[in-house]
Amino acid sequence: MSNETQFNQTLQDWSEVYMRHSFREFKQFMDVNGLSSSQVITLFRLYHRGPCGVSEIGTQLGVTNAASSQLIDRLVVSGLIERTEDPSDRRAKQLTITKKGRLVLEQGIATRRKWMETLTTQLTAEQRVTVIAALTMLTSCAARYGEEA
Amino acid sequence: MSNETQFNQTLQDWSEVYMRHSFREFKQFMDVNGLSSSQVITLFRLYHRGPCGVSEIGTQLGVTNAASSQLIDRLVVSGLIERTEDPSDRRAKQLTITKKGRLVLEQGIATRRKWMETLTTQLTAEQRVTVIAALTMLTSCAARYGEEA
DNA sequence: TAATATATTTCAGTCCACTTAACTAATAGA
DNA sequence: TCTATTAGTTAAGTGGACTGAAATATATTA
Repeated sequence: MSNETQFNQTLQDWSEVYMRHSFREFKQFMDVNGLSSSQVITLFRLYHRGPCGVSEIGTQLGVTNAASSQLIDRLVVSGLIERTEDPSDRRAKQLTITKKGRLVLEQGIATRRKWMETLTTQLTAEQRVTVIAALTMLTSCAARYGEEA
Repeated sequence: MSNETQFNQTLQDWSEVYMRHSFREFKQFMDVNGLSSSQVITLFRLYHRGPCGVSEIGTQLGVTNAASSQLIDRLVVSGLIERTEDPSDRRAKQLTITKKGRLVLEQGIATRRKWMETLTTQLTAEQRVTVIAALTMLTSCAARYGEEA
């Protein structure tokens, strides 16, 4: 098997494992917190890239502004984001994630990390070094490539 | 920074990157295929662990059998699973993923793999070896630990 | 065999995410 | 200034995913 083929096969295998687990975990995360997938994506958007307006959320989700407005309203009501008037354009709103919203997301991330920790309890110190090296590379690849979308 | 701390921090960073990306990707997968998260989990269950009955799906999803039955009916109507009488107990149904259902899932997995391939286009051959080693370890950890849930 | 338990379905009703269409308010341009 | 555009909300209606309760059919057991 060529290196290239082996590389792709490895990604394939890991992708299947990860998909299978992630979907279950994500559904549970949404159920526990009473959030839809659109709401989670919105929270991540605000968490990672800072405040924006209602239409921008709609565009990212691929839904109408009406849908976006309603979805956001539910997040505001549940205290996960804040909706204020944009001082530079009073037609627009500024959406900001609240402390509570951050906490919810960070708990989700922590759950995932715990899964990986559980996964790796059997590794030797040496194997952990390999995992650290690989995931560090992948994380910085993502920082360079994965952010435009 | 101790090795243990560094290991956890690495998992934390990767988890955040992966969560952020995955939620977007999963929503798109569901939208494109017109599937709910419950339906995707059901398909994965049948794909990976073979046929089972309606109640077992409901239990896994944490919903009532009524909900499970309805959800399954939509999957049957869309041709992704098959519902036949269990010959050993005629009260029960046997749910099996169809060829079409397999294809849908495999396309989802392929999309994820492509994302990782894109991510890693900048790696050197040597770095790829490290990534292969790490992901292979993680995949087999998951095979041992991650399946009970 | 009669009573009970199990597997699934059907029904009525709720909630949420989405749509289109109509609306308000503010900005930008001739 | 008058008009068109832009940002967002509101209203009415659709469909999916859920619930509890009732119904059906089969299996188990006393």
